[in-house]
Amino acid sequence: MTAKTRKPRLTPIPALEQAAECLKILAHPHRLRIVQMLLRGRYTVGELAESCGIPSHMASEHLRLMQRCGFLTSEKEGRRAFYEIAEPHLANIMQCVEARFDKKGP
Amino acid sequence: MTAKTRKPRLTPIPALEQAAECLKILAHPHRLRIVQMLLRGRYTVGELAESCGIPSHMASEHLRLMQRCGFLTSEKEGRRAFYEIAEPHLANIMQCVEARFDKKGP
DNA sequence: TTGACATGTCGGAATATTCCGATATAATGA
DNA sequence: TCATTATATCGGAATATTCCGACATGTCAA
Repeated sequence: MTAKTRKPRLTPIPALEQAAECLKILAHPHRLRIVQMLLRGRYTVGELAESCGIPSHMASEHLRLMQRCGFLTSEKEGRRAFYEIAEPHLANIMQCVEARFDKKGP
Repeated sequence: MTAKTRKPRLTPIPALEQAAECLKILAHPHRLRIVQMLLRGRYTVGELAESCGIPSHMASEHLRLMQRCGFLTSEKEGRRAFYEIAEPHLANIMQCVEARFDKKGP
């Protein structure tokens, strides 16, 4: 009897490769903070950078990365740029992360 | 008005660092497949390796990594080693991943 | 126009990850 | 005992990521 006998359905490896790429992008403390903030509202690069405690040109790089993969969108207003969540599933994943890592430890 | 005015609660950065480490470990197609299988049952290194299409010594490394961070446990039976899920939150995260990446595309 | 501000981009050094071959250990069966 | 099987570990090459300083661009206010 092989292991296959009892599996209900397994996600094909190519789909898991996509998933892994997205998780890798999410797997950074400052990017998690940025996503968490944007799930609560609309913020500028400078506000997000300050909340992370990093220079804003680095926040800009994180934002560019997350925009390239479809997580975020941005709008320019004067000399500022506001970012927003574009991928609704981020709310679910962030909820999982908060359930496990916010509040009490392991 | 600073950005802080409207935030309900933000996860502290150290907790997000832990979260990022765990997500980084999860962010690999073969490790996702392994977790997905182990959420459905108990498997040996060889079975998991075959399902991923990789040599078993590499599955063994993935399993060691996930065991070190508390995701999995193992039991020896004769010359085989069975692995199991140890971190219950993996079911939730895997559910998010499947909801987004299994079945239809983006 | 000038200067300060907000954001974005480039290049590279330091570091981490992935993958693989070689080898090790331990259990099993002939 | 000996060969085989299953798992684990080591070392290193190739590759990717992170972080930072320097600079570029566009906007605004004086």
